[in-house]
Amino acid sequence: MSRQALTAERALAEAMALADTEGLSGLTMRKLASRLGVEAMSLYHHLPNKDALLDGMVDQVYTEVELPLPDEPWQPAMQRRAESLRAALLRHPWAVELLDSRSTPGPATLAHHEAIIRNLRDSGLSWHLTAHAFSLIDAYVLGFVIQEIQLPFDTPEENQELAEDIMEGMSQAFPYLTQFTMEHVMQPGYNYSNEFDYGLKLVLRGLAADYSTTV
Amino acid sequence: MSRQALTAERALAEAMALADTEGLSGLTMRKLASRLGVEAMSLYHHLPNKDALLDGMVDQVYTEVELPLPDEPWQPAMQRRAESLRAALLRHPWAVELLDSRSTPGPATLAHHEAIIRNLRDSGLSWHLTAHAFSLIDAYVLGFVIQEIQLPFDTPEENQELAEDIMEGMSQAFPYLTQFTMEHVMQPGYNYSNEFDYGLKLVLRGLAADYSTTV
DNA sequence: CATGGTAACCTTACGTTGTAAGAAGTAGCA
DNA sequence: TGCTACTTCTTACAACGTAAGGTTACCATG
Repeated sequence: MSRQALTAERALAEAMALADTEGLSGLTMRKLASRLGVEAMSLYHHLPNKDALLDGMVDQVYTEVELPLPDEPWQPAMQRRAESLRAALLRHPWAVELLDSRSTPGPATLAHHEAIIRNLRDSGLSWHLTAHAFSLIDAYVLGFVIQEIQLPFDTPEENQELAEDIMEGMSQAFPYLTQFTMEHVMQPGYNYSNEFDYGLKLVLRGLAADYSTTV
Repeated sequence: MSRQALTAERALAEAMALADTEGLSGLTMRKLASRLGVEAMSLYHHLPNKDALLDGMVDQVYTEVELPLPDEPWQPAMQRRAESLRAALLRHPWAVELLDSRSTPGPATLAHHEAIIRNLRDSGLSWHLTAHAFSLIDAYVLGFVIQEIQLPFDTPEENQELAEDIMEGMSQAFPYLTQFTMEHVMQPGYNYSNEFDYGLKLVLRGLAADYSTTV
């Protein structure tokens, strides 16, 4: 117990911090250990292997998602959940990468799913519509964040010229794509984030329409 | 030129075949080389590095996506595209994993985007609605496939008991989730794939509604 | 206080990965 | 035949996850 007891929790928290700053590929057992003032192999007394660490990280992300309040109507509840899930995934970009390789859900993940299904069911949605809503909203949020993350926001001056050179050649081969970029995406005031609201609202509106036919 | 000339194209094709059967983690330069009857380092005369190979693989996937036909109305065009994109991603499950780490689009990817935007614009959609449609449909398909892939279809008898044991404990902690699984997901005739149609139709219907207000 | 057990931690080592550097082979043309 | 330009192989290295076993620090018991 030199400076502070090494525990699975401390390892998990430090792993997330490391991945936040260095990316998933920067998260190695040696680096993580050194951050904790310890050797790599010491971690293995608190974790069975690295996969368990990654599973724990994914699960931890779900603790950051806002759950429905008691008796909250399903539409605002789903909207808050979608927005906070998106925010959590953007805070931890590595999470998206992990989400599609990892398949054993942890307790926080299960608790999250439980809360969502409960809200939908208690709001009077059928099992069918509950499944639709869950699948649809989740898919949309996840997919949107993936696109959002891989967007090249950062055009840090040096790449500016390069981008323009590429554009030069592109404008003949891909006129629509070029015009789309020029006339829409690069217009001042355009922010890809706004696309999220549009899609989410559309999805919720569609679900609400199906809901109202059953009430 | 022993048996057959080693080219970037042959390497790419073999890499995809290897990833299809062994998964992304099974794709190593040594294994790929040995399949081509060659040593690992020989690959580097045709590829700058492994990342270029992965980029090429992603781009190749877009080749398999059906593009809009000339003068095809946008709604069926988008539906076909979404369905064939999903099919392509399911054929190559590693593609999803690559999609969210890789960010430099290849020629096939660009051509695909060009064709989509062109169809939407020629159908009379505004730049705004084109952006909405592109973002929304793409996000949905991508997100859905991620969920679909990480589903545990394979409950191969041995895990059956384990699953039931887990269920035992879960039914108290997560009653809604348990009931959801039992009463809906595990019912005969339920197929998660059907969720895809529901969501896609809903999305297209919502977009069409916005479209019709502008015509 | 001594003793022994146990949990936490470290050291060393192995196999696998991507790939740098340079040697060796091979084909085409003079 | 010999020169040139590729293409391929050999060897090597650093970084990775982690197996095996050794060392230390603490605590309860005698």
